[in-house]
Amino acid sequence: MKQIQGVKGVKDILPDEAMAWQHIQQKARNIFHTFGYSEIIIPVIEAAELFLRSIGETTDIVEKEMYTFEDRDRKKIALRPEGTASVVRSYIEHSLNQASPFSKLYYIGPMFRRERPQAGRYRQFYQIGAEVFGFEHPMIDAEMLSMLNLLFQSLDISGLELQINSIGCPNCRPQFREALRDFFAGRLSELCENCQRRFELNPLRILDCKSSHCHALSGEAPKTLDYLCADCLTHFNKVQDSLKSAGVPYVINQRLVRGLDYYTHTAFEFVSGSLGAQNTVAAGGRYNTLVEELGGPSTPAIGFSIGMERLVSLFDSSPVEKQSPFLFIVALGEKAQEQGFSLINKLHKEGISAIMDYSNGSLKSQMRKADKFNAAHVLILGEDELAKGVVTLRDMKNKTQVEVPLLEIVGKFGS
RNA sequence: GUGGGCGUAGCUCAACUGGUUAGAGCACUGGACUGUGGCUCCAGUGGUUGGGGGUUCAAGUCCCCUCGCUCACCCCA
Repeated sequence: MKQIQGVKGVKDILPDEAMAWQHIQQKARNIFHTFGYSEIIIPVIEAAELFLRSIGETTDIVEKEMYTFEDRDRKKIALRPEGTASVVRSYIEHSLNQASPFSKLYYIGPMFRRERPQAGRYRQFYQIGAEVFGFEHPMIDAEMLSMLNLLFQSLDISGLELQINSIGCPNCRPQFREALRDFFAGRLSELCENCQRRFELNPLRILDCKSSHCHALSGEAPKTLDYLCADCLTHFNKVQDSLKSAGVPYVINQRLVRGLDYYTHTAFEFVSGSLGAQNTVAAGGRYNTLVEELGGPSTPAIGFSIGMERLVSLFDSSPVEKQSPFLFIVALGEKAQEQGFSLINKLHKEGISAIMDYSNGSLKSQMRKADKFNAAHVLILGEDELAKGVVTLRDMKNKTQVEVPLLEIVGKFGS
């Protein structure tokens, strides 16, 4: 029979790795909560149009990477390629701006993009993201970066560099774009093929081209920070002051531009030196115009998202404790199995972690399994025990064992 | 979408220029130890060599096709 395999670019997170995921997500939730964020659970499917309007119709994500299908009522549905658009949609749809003066929200879940898989890139990938609505002040930018910094620290992840930049606002970005165009117009032939295309579509992206020649060339190009309007410059400087005050190390990367259309002002990335080509672990920025563009009230906002798989691959999971059962019930013979079964039911009702070997194998083989599962204690129920109305309780670590009356077992561990 | 690398047991890998029945370690199961785990020793289970076709007396090995994995480009978390 033909084997059915998982879909390309989609992977199973097996129990060992899932424990690391749980650990990371728990840490993230705790830190988000201390910063006053609440979880929002958003759907995996959305009207496709939401992403056309937020991410931008000409971005690769929308043009060729989005999973879309037509529903039975002929509406175009998309599997979400990112989380921000959904959170913004929800924020508007439920008038969260009315319910609360500001909102701090986070989400954890899978995203979908039909790209060619490679290291750190999957077709179904998980993001941990957060958004803040209703604050324009640069201190919230810094606070958010500080939160991420703390999260990475608490996970003992080192070697990350925080890069920041300001990509301006609708007032000043057009001038910068023009200046870039002017600069590259005379050197079009020197640019790589891709950048010649970028020149037309989005000249900002020439700045982060990996080709060494384009890279060198754009070193001479106009700098985004030189073209910021007064407001943008003040904002950017204040973000830096606040980062210093919070003790968050950073570098300015004037080549940092974001791929999604909706960003304004602050843009940032946490970059790792040890991840391969896809080295951005977390990225985000401010998007002060998006809420309004999607039909909501004019609301400043900022957000980020973390690539879960990339974060996991930097995470050393060896200190994470494996889950092992407290009790392992070994039953020898059918009668003992029945006793054991009723015992384990009582234990479970008391919330005591216990597993039972239903194999009816030899004591030796059941003991081996108890060891394999790393159980703290083993309860042995055999003929001798049955006759005496006791169970043998063995401490696996100390290799000591005592007989305990059957009726006292639950009480012994129950408290 | 484009390009490179790689597919042998559950995992990591062997198999000289094509040459007997494709091996080893780990893991798994059992035994030595008839009711006591880890260590040791012994034995056993496990393979359509990713799949299909071709060349040859003979293919894991050579050729073609195909599928899958992987890395990179594009793009992005």
